[in-house]
Amino acid sequence: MEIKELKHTPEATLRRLPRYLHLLNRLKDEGVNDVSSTTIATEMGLDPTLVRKDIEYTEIKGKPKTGFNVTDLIREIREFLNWNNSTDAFLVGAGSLGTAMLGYAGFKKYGLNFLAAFDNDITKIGSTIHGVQVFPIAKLPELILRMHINIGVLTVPAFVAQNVADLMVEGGIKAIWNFAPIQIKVPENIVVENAQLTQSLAVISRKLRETLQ
Amino acid sequence: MEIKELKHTPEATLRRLPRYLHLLNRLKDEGVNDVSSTTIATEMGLDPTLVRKDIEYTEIKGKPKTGFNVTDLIREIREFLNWNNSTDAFLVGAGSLGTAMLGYAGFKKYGLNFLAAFDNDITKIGSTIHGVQVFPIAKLPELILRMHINIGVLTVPAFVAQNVADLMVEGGIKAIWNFAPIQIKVPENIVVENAQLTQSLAVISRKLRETLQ
DNA sequence: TTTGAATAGAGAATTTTATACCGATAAAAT
DNA sequence: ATTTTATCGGTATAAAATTCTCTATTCAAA
Repeated sequence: MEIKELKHTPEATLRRLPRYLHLLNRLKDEGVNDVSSTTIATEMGLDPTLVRKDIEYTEIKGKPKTGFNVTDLIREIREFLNWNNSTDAFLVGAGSLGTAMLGYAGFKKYGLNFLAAFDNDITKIGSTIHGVQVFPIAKLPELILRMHINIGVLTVPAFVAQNVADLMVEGGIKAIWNFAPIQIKVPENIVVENAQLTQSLAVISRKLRETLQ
Repeated sequence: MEIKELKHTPEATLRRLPRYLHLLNRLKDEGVNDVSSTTIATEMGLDPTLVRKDIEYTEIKGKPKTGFNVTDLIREIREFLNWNNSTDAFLVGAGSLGTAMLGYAGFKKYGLNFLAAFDNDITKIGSTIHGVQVFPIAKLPELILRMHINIGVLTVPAFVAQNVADLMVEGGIKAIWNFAPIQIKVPENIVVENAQLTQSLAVISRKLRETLQ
């Protein structure tokens, strides 16, 4: 008996897929029906084979001479990333970044739906930010459990991040999107994606330095 | 005659360095003097050799048995990323994300200083957001040139991103930190760092899917 | 119908990145 | 003073990611 394994996808590939999507959506708007890996590669400054290998993960088939159907490709990449299904998430830390994220309607397009927010600021608890109600952090574990929430978004200051992460784990969270500038410790079966802006800033800072010297 | 080359640094290393910094700053606050690559690796769930190789890029030297001096290591990593020097930047697009970034005082710690903001919204032009004055986008090239700005931060909607990028290039920008969900085209000597949240979301979305199935 | 051009897809080769190993060395323990 | 231990830093190996090469296929043009 054979179990079909989900082949592990390199993180670099995962980071490129949304960028392909941006391009594909633009092409679709422009009325383009088919696109080749060569075209995508040229647009994005990548190698055509690399683009093809990335697309291969989605298991969509292309056709020689014409390439890939734009609409199909968009659908398959979104399917691959599970962006066709809505995933409920809790956001903890309704500060400026947290508020900005709650206000970003675009997340709906990527299947992310903020069901509730959490904070310990009494002036915020009970209020509604961009249509999302704010609860006290103490309620976090119970509500994660009750509502079967898989993704927790961590937009709190560093010094409370570990505490909140622990509460998320207690409630049975499956993945934490961590914006706090600290390495949180969680059981190894839990997915942690670190999304500190400093990572990206480091890349541009260093590359700039390398080019200027 | 030998020219000392700036060895190219892998992007994965660059993304890890700020995470080391977060940990190191915490350790310094706790009064820790020295730290080994083993300790860092354990804290962050990485391989000790990988940590040592990453640190090697900064050219700091460690000592057997004790490891690295925390203060020195912080300084050298910051130096490597050019975060000890202040770099002036322009931000274009004073929407919610742009405003949030202007308000994030933390960037000063990373050497990033917003000297001016740009937008075409007449209600914003002339106003001051978090202490940064807003100018019309038409002034962008002239001011980049005049003030020798190296970094442009692009927080505009996708449909104007290419136009603004062109203006930045016209002014002689060296690097663009692109938050717009579109692939911008610039001459190849210009550094572009794409910082779309969707990239990070793709990573967590897919990893979650891989673990749940 | 035939020919030519473009491209997917498979696999090989290469390059890059990460890990394993080991001798030298510094600090701590004996 | 000697031994033990932890760790660096260099080298070797392994794994992963990217690029190259080639063949078969599709479409379009002659």
